[in-house]
Amino acid sequence: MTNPPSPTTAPLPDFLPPALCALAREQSLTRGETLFRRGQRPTRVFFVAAGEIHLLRHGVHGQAVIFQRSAAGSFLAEPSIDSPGYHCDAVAVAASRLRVFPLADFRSALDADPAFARRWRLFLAREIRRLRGRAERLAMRSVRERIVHYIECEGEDGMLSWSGELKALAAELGVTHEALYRALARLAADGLLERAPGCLRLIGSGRL
Amino acid sequence: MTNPPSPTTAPLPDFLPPALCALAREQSLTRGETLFRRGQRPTRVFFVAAGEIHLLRHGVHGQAVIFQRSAAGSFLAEPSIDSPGYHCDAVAVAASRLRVFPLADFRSALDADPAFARRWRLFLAREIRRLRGRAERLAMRSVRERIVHYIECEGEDGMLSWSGELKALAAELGVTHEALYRALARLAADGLLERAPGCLRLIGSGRL
DNA sequence: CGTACTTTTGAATCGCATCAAATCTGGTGG
DNA sequence: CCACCAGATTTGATGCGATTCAAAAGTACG
Repeated sequence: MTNPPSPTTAPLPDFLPPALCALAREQSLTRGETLFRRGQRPTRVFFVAAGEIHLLRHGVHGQAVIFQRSAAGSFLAEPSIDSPGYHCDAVAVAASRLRVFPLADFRSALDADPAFARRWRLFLAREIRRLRGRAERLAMRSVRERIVHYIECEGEDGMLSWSGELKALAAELGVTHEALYRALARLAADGLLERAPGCLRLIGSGRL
Repeated sequence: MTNPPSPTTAPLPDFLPPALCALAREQSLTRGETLFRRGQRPTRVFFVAAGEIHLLRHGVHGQAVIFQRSAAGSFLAEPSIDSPGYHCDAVAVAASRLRVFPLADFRSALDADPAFARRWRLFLAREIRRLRGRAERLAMRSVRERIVHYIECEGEDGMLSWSGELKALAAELGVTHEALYRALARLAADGLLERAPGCLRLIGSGRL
């Protein structure tokens, strides 16, 4: 948070056709505002530039069942690009800014522009890869395992650049920050991890 | 395992163009066999018809770091469809049967056939949705929460048809089967869940 | 009936969440 | 420059819930 009032801002991916980008308009949401509701026919594609949107349903007891938390940088409801109806509600849990594309134009750009379609597929496929890794990691029992897995998967050759706060890393790993601190300290004490500002590196006795 | 030797078999999705399917050949892998290695240029697209393939890298200590476990019914390495090189190794952890498509033909079918491209995007997007829900669920602390979330997300209106074994459900939820049995028993005892063969239903006092 | 498996229950242990508090840090204003 | 505040970071103590190991009961199948 070095910027005065605005939260993290994410730019649009670079592979969107300029003609499509030109059709995008801006939309702002206040905290708590609803973007769309389950069952509505999708007519737009959203990109979260800032803030956070939750996709959720209401369970049988009325409680919120969160499907997905989309922070800045995500496209929202890609599934709906080719779907007849939203499968859940979308609510801003923080003041948010969106880029909004007309769905029909987004679809026809994908149909008409093979290069864009290819990049879009690549984009989706990368997301799948990241999510599969994340799910694999979250199924691990211990914090230590998750840390190692994260560095191996998301880092380069056992080295992870991590500019943000460790609390955010803890959230990504699905553990409390206290548990993360302790596990990092023990990994370092065991000589398996090197900690430097903005960087975590696994120590391999024998590099494979 | 009711079938004598063959494990679960999954059919190809129905939306693959017949011309493309005609180009597919079969491949069998024995347990432990390697399908491809990291860095190799992808030349084929794989569909796992039976068995299970693990995508993994070797960590700095030589241990296997599993990115993804792909059971029957998954396409393998979709990310690589538009990538210059595999990002990990693929190893069969059980005897497996694959349908193998030439990558170039798969790609050009996607480029040339907008209907197929649309279905493929939908396929990827559904996968993303499922995985996001799964990750959200795996980040939950208690088994009880995970069960409820799973039924709400994957079931219909608080009711989940589950034909397989509960052990498989436990694996999906990322907990031991003992923990799952106990949590189900307590949910039922608390009057929040109804158990029937092949079916789990949440009891909502007030249906919302 | 016997085997192999799932389902279920029991008891002991361990790791993480939780609550609490101390330290450190960067930024603000007097 | 220092006092002060808000936040991240770190350490401590405690309890709970899941894992683990173990074993019994139920079930499908030959």
